[in-house]
Amino acid sequence: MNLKELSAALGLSQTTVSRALNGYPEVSEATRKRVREFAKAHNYRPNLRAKQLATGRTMAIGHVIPTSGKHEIVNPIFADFISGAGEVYSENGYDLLLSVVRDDEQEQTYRDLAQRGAVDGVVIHAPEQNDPRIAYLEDIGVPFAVHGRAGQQSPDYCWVDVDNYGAIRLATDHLLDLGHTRIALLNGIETIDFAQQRRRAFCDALEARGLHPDPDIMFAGEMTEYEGYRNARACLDHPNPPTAIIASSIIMTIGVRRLVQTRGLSLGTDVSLVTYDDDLSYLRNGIEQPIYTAVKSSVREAGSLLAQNLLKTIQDQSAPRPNHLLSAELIIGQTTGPCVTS
Amino acid sequence: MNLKELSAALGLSQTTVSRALNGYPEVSEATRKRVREFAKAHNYRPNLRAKQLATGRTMAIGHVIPTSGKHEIVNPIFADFISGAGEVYSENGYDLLLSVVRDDEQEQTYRDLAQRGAVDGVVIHAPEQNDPRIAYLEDIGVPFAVHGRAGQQSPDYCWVDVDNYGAIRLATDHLLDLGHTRIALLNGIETIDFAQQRRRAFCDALEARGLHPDPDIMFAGEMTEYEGYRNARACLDHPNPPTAIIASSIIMTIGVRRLVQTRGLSLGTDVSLVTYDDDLSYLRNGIEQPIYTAVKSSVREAGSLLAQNLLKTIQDQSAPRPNHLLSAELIIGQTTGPCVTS
DNA sequence: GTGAAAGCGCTAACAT
DNA sequence: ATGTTAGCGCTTTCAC
Repeated sequence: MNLKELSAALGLSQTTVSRALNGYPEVSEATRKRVREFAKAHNYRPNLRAKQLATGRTMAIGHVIPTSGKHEIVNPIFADFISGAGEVYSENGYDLLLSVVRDDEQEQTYRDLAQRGAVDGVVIHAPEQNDPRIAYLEDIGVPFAVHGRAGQQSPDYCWVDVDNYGAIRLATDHLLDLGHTRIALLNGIETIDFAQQRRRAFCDALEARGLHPDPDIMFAGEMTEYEGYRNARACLDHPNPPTAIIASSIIMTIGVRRLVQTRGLSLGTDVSLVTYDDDLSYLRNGIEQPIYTAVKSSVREAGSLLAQNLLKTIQDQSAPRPNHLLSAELIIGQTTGPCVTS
Repeated sequence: MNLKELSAALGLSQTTVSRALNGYPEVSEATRKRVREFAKAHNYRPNLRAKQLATGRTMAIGHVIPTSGKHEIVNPIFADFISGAGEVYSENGYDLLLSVVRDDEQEQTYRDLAQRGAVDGVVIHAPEQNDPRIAYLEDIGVPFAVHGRAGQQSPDYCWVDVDNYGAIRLATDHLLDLGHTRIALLNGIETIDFAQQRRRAFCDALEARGLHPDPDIMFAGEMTEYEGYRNARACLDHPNPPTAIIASSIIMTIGVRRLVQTRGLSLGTDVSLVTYDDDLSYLRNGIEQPIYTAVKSSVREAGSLLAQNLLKTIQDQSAPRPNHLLSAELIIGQTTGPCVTS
């Protein structure tokens, strides 16, 4: 059933029916009611494509995910971000267009999405310093929001980020306070902004106490369980092994834990890990949750915030770009667990 | 730049330009070349929406994900499935429309996607027995593919599934062969088809040896680390604890491992777990990979297969519906790790 | 308050 | 081999 048939059946013009359905004021309440009921009874759904062509708005947001395995998709937590954002889109009548492309096609995909009129806005994940995608999108005037920040402290585009520096600084200071002087860092890929911030926080904390970071026990890699496992192994096999480890991702801590178990060692005795523990329930939003669940829901919330910000930007292009800096407390949950040394 | 402007600039009609660009035979090679080059130089991209309206095809596939936390999205592995499917879509010029909706809106969302002409086909995840979505889509004639099977052995729609029965049967028999007589099952939500198959395999294996499944140590829940942890705890706290555990998901095994570690127990001595081990690399497609990686890539492959099947179905609606049953060996990797008891 | 007509950017019959 | 014309299903002036 399309508009034409619907209006014919009602004995009205397409215009009137369209107006009635879309809440325009110049329709009498009587006809509006009649039209609405008839449409509902016949399960009429306007064709999105036609609507989009006519209005120029697509009511869709694009997310681009590289397949390389070098970024988010390998991080299980990423699904929660998408889930949070997706829910906001749905609630607002927007669609989520997910493009999974090869790394080297990424920029081209953003170009295409914009130029082919497929989306009203896009989300940029894991920005690098001076990310070309940002410059490009700003240039062609496509609304966008960034999950993370690209170098600057307070960019003037729309972003949501966690306080990466604060979180790792907190974690490192915590271990130093406990008397550790040899600490390993298992970081994410350091071309990406957040990992740079984390590395900086780690080094600053050490240097503030006159210690020197040792590159031998600093690792940068994908945020997978296996990387956690592999790098923890490298740490412990080092002739001068660390007494504590900071894993920059809750996923990595799983790998670290596993290695420790495999070796027959015990956390807190043989080696400390800033980590999470399900037996320590974590208070968040007034609800006690196991920490992994808390992490998942906080990431979900970040996705939700970003989506809201982006939609706001789209709806009022002249308004200031909204952004959110999520607290260190959150990322401690998110990446390394609360500052508990087990 | 749109078709109109492009053709005006070239001094040709829109038709000719359109034909040249879309590879229709009745255009002279000379004009085709000229048009193509000009279009490329001016970075022309046809407007997708307009194209879709004109052709009736949307070149998009819909995936619907419930937010409830009761299904896939909570399963980190799910991201890999989407990634695999998404890549196939991209390669074939299709878009992936991801709808994240509340559980109770799920069916309505499928209706909408179809009726509003938003997609050419949809994917159904985690089907239940006699899933109403399948009946509905068959009814209105929207091409679809199912990730899993809904009850039947060989449905006549397009599906990709793993041999759930075979895998758990294998795992259970393996433990029985080792002499275990009291085995726990940590299963997925049993309204979903795959979990039913797995439960059945587990029970059959026990009964084939004259043993009776004990509901006290059989759990069904979300496939999360936390559920694995919680249920393993319940197992070990049982007055008559099992000597072995089968976890129906690689994610759950992480939780089980953690509990065992927290309790100061040791796998293989105090309790056996059919599980995976990174130190045991897993040979797949001729490549040695850590098992978690292997699992991720096999799920990715499943997504890819499903997408290919769906596109095939869309392109030739009269052809027989392609399907794939992935071997138990695969799911053993996928859900419980190879049959290693550590 | 309602309707006729134009148009969004493209494709596809039907000419020529 | 190229052009003319008529849609695809909707919104949006502009008239009445």
